Amino acid sequence: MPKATFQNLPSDKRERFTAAALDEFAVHDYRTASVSRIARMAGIAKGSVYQYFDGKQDLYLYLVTLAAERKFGFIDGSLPADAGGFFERFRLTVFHGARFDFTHPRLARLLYNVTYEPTGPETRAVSAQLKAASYRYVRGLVDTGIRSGDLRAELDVDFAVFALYQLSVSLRDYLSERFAFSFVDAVRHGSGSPVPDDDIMAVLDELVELLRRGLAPTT
Amino acid sequence: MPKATFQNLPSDKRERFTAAALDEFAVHDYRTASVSRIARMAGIAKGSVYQYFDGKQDLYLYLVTLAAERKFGFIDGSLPADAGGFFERFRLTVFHGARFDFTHPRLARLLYNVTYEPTGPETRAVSAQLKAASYRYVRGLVDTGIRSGDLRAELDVDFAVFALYQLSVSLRDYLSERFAFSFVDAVRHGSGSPVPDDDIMAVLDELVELLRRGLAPTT
Amino acid sequence: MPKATFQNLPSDKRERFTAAALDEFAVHDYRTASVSRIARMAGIAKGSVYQYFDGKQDLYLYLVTLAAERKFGFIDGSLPADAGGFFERFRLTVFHGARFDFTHPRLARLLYNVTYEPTGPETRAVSAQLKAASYRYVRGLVDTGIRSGDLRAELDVDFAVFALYQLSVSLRDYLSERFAFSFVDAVRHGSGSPVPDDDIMAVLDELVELLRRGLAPTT
Amino acid sequence: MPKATFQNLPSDKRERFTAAALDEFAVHDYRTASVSRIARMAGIAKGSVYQYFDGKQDLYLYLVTLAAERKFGFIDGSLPADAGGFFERFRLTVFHGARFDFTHPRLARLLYNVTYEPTGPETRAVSAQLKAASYRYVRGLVDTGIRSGDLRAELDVDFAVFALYQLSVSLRDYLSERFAFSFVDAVRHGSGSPVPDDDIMAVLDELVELLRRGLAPTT
DNA sequence: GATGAATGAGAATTCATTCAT
DNA sequence: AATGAATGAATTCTCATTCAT
Repeated sequence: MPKATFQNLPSDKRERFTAAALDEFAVHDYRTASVSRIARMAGIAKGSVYQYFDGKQDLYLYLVTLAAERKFGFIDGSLPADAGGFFERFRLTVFHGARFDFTHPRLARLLYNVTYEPTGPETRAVSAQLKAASYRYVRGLVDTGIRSGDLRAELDVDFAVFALYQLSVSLRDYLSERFAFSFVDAVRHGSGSPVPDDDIMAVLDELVELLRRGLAPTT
Repeated sequence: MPKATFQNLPSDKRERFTAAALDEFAVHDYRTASVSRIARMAGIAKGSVYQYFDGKQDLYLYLVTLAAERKFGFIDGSLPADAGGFFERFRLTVFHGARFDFTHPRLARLLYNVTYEPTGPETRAVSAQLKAASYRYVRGLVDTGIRSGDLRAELDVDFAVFALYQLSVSLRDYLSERFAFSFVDAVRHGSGSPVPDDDIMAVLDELVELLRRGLAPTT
Repeated sequence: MPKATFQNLPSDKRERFTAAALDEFAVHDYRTASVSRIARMAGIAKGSVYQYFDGKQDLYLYLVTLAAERKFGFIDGSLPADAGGFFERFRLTVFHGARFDFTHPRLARLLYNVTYEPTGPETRAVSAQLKAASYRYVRGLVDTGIRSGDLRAELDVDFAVFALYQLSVSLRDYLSERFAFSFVDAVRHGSGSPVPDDDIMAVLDELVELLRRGLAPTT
Repeated sequence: MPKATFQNLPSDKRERFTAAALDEFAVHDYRTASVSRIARMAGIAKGSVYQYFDGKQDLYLYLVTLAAERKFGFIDGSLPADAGGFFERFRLTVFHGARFDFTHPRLARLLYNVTYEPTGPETRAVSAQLKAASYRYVRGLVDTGIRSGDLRAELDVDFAVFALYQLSVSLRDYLSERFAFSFVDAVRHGSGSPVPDDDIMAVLDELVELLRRGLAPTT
C-alpha cells in the first residue's frame, strides 16, 4: 500500500498518477501492464513510482482495493436503506453494479481483470481477497433471504452463493456482448455510451425470474 | 499444428514433450509460459521445439485443440446414446465434464486458462474458437430442450444459453474449492485424489434442481 | 568444390539441386541464403547437401565459379574471332554481357551479389577471385588496344582498366533502372521480358562515345 | 533517431558508444552487425542500447545520417565559394571526398556499406535516401555544367550523372587498392596512414582528363 | 523527494552443421 | 548414400527494479 510519500503528494499529482495507473491496469493484465508506461503517462519519473509504492505488486494491491471500495460504496449508496425482499435487493445490487461498470469502465475493467487474472504468485493474494469480499457480500444477502423466508430453507447456502456470485459477475460479459459495449474501447477512447437502464433491467428480469423460480420456496 | 518431424518422433519422446508443454501451459497463461522452460523440462534442445512446431503460437494451438478434443470426446463417449430429458442430459454432460477435469487436471487447467486468457493478438483466435464451440454445444441442448417441452417456450434462449454455460464452466471452481482440490498442485506435484463421483453428483443435484425449477414449464 | 558424390549424381537430380541453389543465392546474399531452403526446394535431405559439398562456403564457391564460366563462355562465344578495333570489341563485350544478364537473370544476380557482397571471412576469397578474373579480362583488352593504337599510349593502364571495369559492371544497374527491369522479380517469378537489343545499344552508344573521346588518341 | 537519454549522456560515454557502433557497422553489413557486440565493446549493458535508441534499425539510421552529414559537411566546407568550371569543381568534390574517406575510415566504410547493402526491408529506405541525395548532388553539378557550356549540350544527362556518380563512388576502391590502404584494417586496428594528397590528385588528373575529353564540347 | 540512466536476466527465434540410423 | 532430427550458440529485444546524483 502507498507509502507516506504518496499520501503527501499534491492531490492533483496523486490523482494524475492514479488515473494513469488505472488506465494501464484496465487495459492490460498484471504481467502485461508496464510500470514505465504508467510513469510516462503520469508525467513522472520511473523512479518515483518506487518512492510511492513498494513495487508493481504493491501498486496493484492499492488500485484493486481502491476500485473495490468505490464499487461497493457506489452500490451501497444506491440501495435503499429499508430492506425489500431478497430478490428485489439482489436485483438492485446487480443493477447498480452494472450501472457502475458502464459509467466507470476503467474501474470495472480492473476488477474484471483481477477476477480472471491467471494464477501467479504476484496476483494470487489480491484476487483471492477480492473474491472473498464479494462472497461475503453475497452470503450476507443469502443469509438474510433465508431468515426472511424469501429463499427456501433447505437451500445449500454455499451453492446458492456460488451461483448468485457467478451469474452476477458474468452478467457483465453478457450485457457487453448483447449490447455491443466494448469496455476496452471505453477505457482507451472514452467512447461508447453506457447501456440504457431499461436494457439492463430487461436482462435482469430474465435473471431474477430464473432465480426466483429456482430459489424461492414453493408456495 | 505439429510438423511431420513431431509426428515421426518415437512416441515416448513425443509424449514426454507434450507432457512438459501441457504442464507449462496448465500453470502459466500464454504470455508467461516459456518455450525455454518447456524444452528444459522435456530434456531437449531449445531449437528442437522449432523443428516440431512453427513457434509458440503454433504449439499453443496444438495443445488447446488436443485438450478440447479429448474433453469433448470423453464427454461424448460417456453419454448414453438415447436421449433422456434435457435436465438429465445436461446433468450428465456437466458430470462427465467434471470427472474429466479431476482426472485430467493438466488438460482441464489448460482449457480453463484459455477461457480466461487475456485478450491478445496471439491467443484471441484460439480462445474465440473454443468459446464458440462450447456455446454451440449448449445452444444445441437448449434448442432440443425447448422443442421437447422440457424448457419453457417463452425462455430468452440467448440468456438461457449464457446462464447454463457460465454455471457449468464455473462449477469447476466451486467443486475444487468446496472439496479442496487444487488443480495447480495436481499439475505440479501430481498430488490430490479426484473428488468422488458422489460428491460431484450431490452438487449437481443442487444445480439441476435450481435449473429445473427455474427453466422448466410450470406444470 | 563438389565432392565425388555430387558428380556421380543422376544428372537431373544434380541439375535440380544446382537450380535450387542458384535461385537461393540469386535472391539472397551469402548470409541470408539458407541451406535448409535450398534442400527443401531441391527436394532432398538437408544432410545430403553436406554429402555433396563441404558446407555453405564450398557450395557458394562452386556456384560462383559456374556462373562466371557460363558468362565468360557466353561472351567469348558471341564475339567474332577477328579482332575489330578496341572500342568495337569493348562495345560487343559489354553488349553480350548485358544480353547474358537479361536472359540469365539468376546467374547475373548471383554474380552481381558476389561483386557487392559485404566483406566477410566466408566470401572474401571468392569475391576477390571473381574480381581478379574480370580485371584480367579487361586488362587484356586494354593492352591490345594500346598496342593497336586505338588507345592513347600515355594512358595510365591501371586507371583505364578500373574505369572500364566499373562502368561496365554498373551499367547493369543503369539499364535495369532505366528500362524498369527487376532482376529479383525475374528470378522469383520468371517475369519480365529482357530489355530489347536496340535499347541496350542506344545506351552503349553513349558509353562508347564517352570512352572513345576520353581514351582515343587525338588525331 | 536517438532518444533524449542518449543526448543527455556525458559526452565521453556518448562518444564511446558512437565509436563502438560505427566500428561495428563499418566492418559488418546491417544483418551481420550485432547489437550485443556493440554493447560489449562500448562497455555498457545490452539494455542500455534500447534506452538510447528504438532498436537496431533506429541506431543504423542515426549512424548513417551522422556519417552523411559529416561527409557532405566536410566537402562543402572545403570547396571554395566562387564557382570555378565544372571539371575543377568536380575534381575538388571528389578530392575532398577521398580525403574525408582516408581520414575518417569508419565513416567512409559505413557509407560504402550502405551503398552496397543487400536490399532488405530494414535498410531499403536508408540506402535509397542516401543514393537519392548523392544523385541530386551530381545532377546539380551536371545541370550547371551544361548551362555554363562546360559540358556538351547534346549530352544524355541521365547517363552522364550515372557515369560520374559511379566513377566517383568506386574511385575509393581504386585508390585503396592502388595505394594499399585497407579500410577494414584502418577501422579495426587504427593502422594505415592516409594516402597523400598528391597521390590522390595524380589519380584525379587521370579521371578528370578522361571526363574532360569525353564530356566537354569539341572546340 | 525526485530523477532517469543502468542493469541483466530472460524472452522467442534462427540456422549451419553433425551424426546415428 | 541418403536421411532428417538434434544441437546450441547466436540473434534482437523487454522491463521491473536499483541507485547515484
